[in-house]
Amino acid sequence: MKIATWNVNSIRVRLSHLCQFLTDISPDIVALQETKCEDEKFPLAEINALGYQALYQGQKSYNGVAVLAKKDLSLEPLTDYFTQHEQKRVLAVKHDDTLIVDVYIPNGQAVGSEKYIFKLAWLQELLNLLKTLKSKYSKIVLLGDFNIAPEEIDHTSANFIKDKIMISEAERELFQQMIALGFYDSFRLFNKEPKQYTWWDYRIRAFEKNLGYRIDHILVTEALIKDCIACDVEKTFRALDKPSDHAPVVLTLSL
DNA sequence: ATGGCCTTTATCAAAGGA
Repeated sequence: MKIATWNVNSIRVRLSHLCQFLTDISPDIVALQETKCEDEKFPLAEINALGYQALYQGQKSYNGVAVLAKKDLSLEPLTDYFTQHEQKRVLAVKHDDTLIVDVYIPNGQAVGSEKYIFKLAWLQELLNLLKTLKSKYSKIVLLGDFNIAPEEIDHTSANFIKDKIMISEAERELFQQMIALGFYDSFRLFNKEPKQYTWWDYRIRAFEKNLGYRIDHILVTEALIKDCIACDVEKTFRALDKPSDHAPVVLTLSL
């Protein structure tokens, strides 16, 4: 069984790449972020045609999350904060006895900015949600665009962003609080090497030079660790013509 | 050392992303 996450940076612009991903990789479950698409404009027919069902929470222009799967999915309720928030950034769905939590954590713009304060507050709300879900489910996959590079080996040394969002102490501390709830970074179960990135800026020819950040993650609870076989960044999808700036991450399980 | 691209829309300029 394969579970994937991918920030597609507009599902309608990236639809051909997404279809190629579903065909070539054949994942069982895919969590998408930045669909940038209202629900009534979601390209459901094309996705259904490839044998996938979909649940999605979108809005115009910004944000938007979706989960695709070959098998049945059902919605898991969120806390009021996320249910009522105008920014559609989280979606929790049940898949058999496993809970899939798809997150698009805010970017934060610059350390100390209003958006950065929002990012930290949003993360605190996510922790509250995860505590609730953790008490209800033993098998949880928490995946998506976290906009946090957890360790020093997870970002390029040629840092061109002055304010250092994604690597600030407060963001990393909140990431570690998620880990402390009982989540494991599945990629690091298999690969301890530096320069293993999932996002490369469109500018500066960052992909060609491998100047990136590892900010897209698939975290699993302890009950799933024994089933994990591999976790890989599918860089070929970042190398396509007109790519998303993120590459998909794929976790393979012996299920 | 700087800035550089891509997507969206109340478009043809500006905002947001990371």
